[in-house]
Amino acid sequence: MSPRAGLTTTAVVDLALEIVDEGGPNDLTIAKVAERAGVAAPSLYKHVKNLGDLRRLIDLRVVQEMADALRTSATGRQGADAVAALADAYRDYLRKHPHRTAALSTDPDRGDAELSTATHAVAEVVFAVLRPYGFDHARAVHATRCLRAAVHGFAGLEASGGFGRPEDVGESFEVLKTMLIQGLENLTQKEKER
Amino acid sequence: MSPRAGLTTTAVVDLALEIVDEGGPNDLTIAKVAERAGVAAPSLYKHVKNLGDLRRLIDLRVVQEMADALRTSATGRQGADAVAALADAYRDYLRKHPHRTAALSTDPDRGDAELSTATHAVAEVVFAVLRPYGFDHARAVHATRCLRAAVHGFAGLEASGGFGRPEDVGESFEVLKTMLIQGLENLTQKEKER
DNA sequence: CCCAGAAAGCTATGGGTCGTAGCTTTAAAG
DNA sequence: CTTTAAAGCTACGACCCATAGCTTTCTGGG
Repeated sequence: MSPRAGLTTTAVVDLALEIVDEGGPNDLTIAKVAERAGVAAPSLYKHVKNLGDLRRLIDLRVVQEMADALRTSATGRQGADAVAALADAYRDYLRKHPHRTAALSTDPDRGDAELSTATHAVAEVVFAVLRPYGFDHARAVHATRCLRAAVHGFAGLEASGGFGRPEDVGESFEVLKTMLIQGLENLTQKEKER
Repeated sequence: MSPRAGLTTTAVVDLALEIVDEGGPNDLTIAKVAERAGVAAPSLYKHVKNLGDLRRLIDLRVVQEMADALRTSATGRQGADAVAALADAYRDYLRKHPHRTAALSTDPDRGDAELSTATHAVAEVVFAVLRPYGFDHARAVHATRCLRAAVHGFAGLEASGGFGRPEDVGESFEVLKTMLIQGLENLTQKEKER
């Protein structure tokens, strides 16, 4: 089935991800991946359509991994606890892989079913965690967006070194989490006043 | 003083910014800027050290513009009002220029005095708005980080089309703002319990 | 056991970009 | 009018992407 039993698409993505993790997304090049694979550059096109396709596969992988990480972190927890776990998992993933931030803010191209599904999976985890709060649908969407935005923004800024000051970043994140959790509580209040 | 009285560095940055606004940061190329300037590509190097330098100048410009926008939005307002105005200004700027998001999450290179100053200017505006809350220094830093992270994250996701669902994004942002404002109130509470 | 045939690799090539070197032109200043 | 420095140019080398077309290797059917 495979002559030379060499590369596979997922192996190529693995190598590409190494490069991205080391030097950032702009450092990714077909030539470098080929070099790591021990193969001439054009050979890569047997496993990947082009550089854009490779980037998309990376995004897909990252989003899927994030969905897994979030799911794992939330299992066995509930309410504020689960929300905090989600936030920590998101931040931890981006601390381990600072250069993957951009992959998590890509909007799935219309017609890209795989990436759409993966993105949807992430949202589903958050939705599930928010269910006990009893929001109506619209409010749940708003809450999800706020959670994601705040945590993604924080982790992204941290990953790109945006917090110059010496104050402990972990403490700042604790503040953010309590803000968000109390914000959800308050949203619940409003829900009851309806 | 200037033969041909043609280009200047700021003019080059203007053109580069046009390209970024139209096609995103990765669409920026020395060749395209030169074409718009009506000049051969190598001529640009008389006004800009290289592509990296041009990118840095763009970031600088964007951060400065943002600082201005925030300052303007906050003048004449106080407390929760001022915070809301800040958030709106930040989001509005990125709605007008969606492709400038990345420029606002660059960490100033050690030794880049200009960019450091500009970044610092943004933080100063937020600090000033937070002053009436009476936080101690550390808490003010945490609060600033949270505000910036949440708003930047939201605006960034919105700019990159990350909110797929049909629910009104403006409403979501209102929710975020109340979360943040109430979060600041609660932080003040804790401050008093000290 | 052998021999298609497909998958995976290769070399060669064209087009695009960045950036440097070195020359020419222009305009400002004396 | 002359000098001079800034601003422009052409030529070039290095790197990258992507395609075309050939060669090798493995696999599976007869």
